[in-house]
Amino acid sequence: MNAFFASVEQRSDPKLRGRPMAVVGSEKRGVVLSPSYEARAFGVKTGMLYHEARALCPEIALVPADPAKYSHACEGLVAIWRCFTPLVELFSIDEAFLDVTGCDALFGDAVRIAVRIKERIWEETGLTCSVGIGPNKLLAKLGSDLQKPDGLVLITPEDVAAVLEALPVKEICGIGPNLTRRLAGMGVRTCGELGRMPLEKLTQRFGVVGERLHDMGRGVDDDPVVPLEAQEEEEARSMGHSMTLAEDCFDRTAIERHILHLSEKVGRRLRRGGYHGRTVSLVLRFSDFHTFSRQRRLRRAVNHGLDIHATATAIFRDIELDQPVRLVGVSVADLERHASQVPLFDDERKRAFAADAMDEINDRYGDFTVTWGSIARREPHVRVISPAWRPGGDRQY
DNA sequence: TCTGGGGTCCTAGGACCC
DNA sequence: TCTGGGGTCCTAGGACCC
Repeated sequence: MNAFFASVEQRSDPKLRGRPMAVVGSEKRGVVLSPSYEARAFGVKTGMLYHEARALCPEIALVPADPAKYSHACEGLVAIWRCFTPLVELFSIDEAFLDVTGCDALFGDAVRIAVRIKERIWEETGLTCSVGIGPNKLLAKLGSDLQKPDGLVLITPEDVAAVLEALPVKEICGIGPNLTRRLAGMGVRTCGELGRMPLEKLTQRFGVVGERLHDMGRGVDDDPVVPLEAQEEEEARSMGHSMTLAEDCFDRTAIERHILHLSEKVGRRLRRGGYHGRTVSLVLRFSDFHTFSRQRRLRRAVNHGLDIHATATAIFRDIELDQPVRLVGVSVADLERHASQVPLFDDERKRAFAADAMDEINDRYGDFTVTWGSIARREPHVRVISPAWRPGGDRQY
């Protein structure tokens, strides 16, 4: 989708249409999440600070993100895509792969299908998108990035070599700034050059990533489209939450309260998905933006907020604070999915029942309706949408 | 005037064991 | 005159994606 969050806001508020605007995260310390195309014309980009955006475009309207709205819009899109093929893989909240192999008898060839999908999205949602058609996901994704907004790019097997020959390597999904720099150091700037680089040279320099690079340079990709149902069955590897504090904080007690809050959120999500996890990690980002993480592996897998909190806090108490903290994060990895067992001992059993009861209440009346005293009655937590959230599965918004 | 949040995968190095 | 080799597990950090 093109400028997804911004376009959804423009659609729902006519006053924003045709105007430079951007969807932003938290009020205080955020960045531009999604500038409208009118704002992009001024040079406003994702990740910019508010004052940078205003400097480029003084009349820009900054609109706070409305996560539920984007999640709902995504559901509508998925419904449209699934009218054309059951093989829809959701790549993020605004991006999907559709395998339309064998759908031509019903809907015409891939270009025809793309046109019809674009028309339906436009008619039903008023949103535009860019479609890339290719023999595999790598090339389809590349095609979709080549023409924005409202694009339609077809890359046939015969086109591949010509398209890739002069294409800078950084245009490929999976080659970021670091790989781009390291490849340039080897004299590789285009996909054509990358594709001609001997496999041994790439694996020697990049290890397993070298094999992927070799394929990327030649437009080779065997990764199948994983349909939504299968995606939602896939087990998560880790779950976590983090947040930038409204102000840098030196107060250990206050930071421990944030750790408890985050631990509760993570625990709730683990329980909802039926997960337990054995590794708890704490992430801190300091005033100077230096970020570090410490993790601790436990003897048994946990999913209770208090267990997560106890471990994260134990890690925290081993750390000396020599500067204020700006971000706190808690995550749990080494996940296992199994039914919760009723604990043998009375105190643990009571605690497990209490957690069940709290979950039930909070599912019904909203998160943190019932919670621990030390984090109750605090200012409401800012909800920041991340493109990684989905309308379903373990990353459900 | 400062720089979001959610993930996956990979590597390197150290502890520990036989 | 020197101090093996193979393996697992754990932790920290970085690259990449949206």
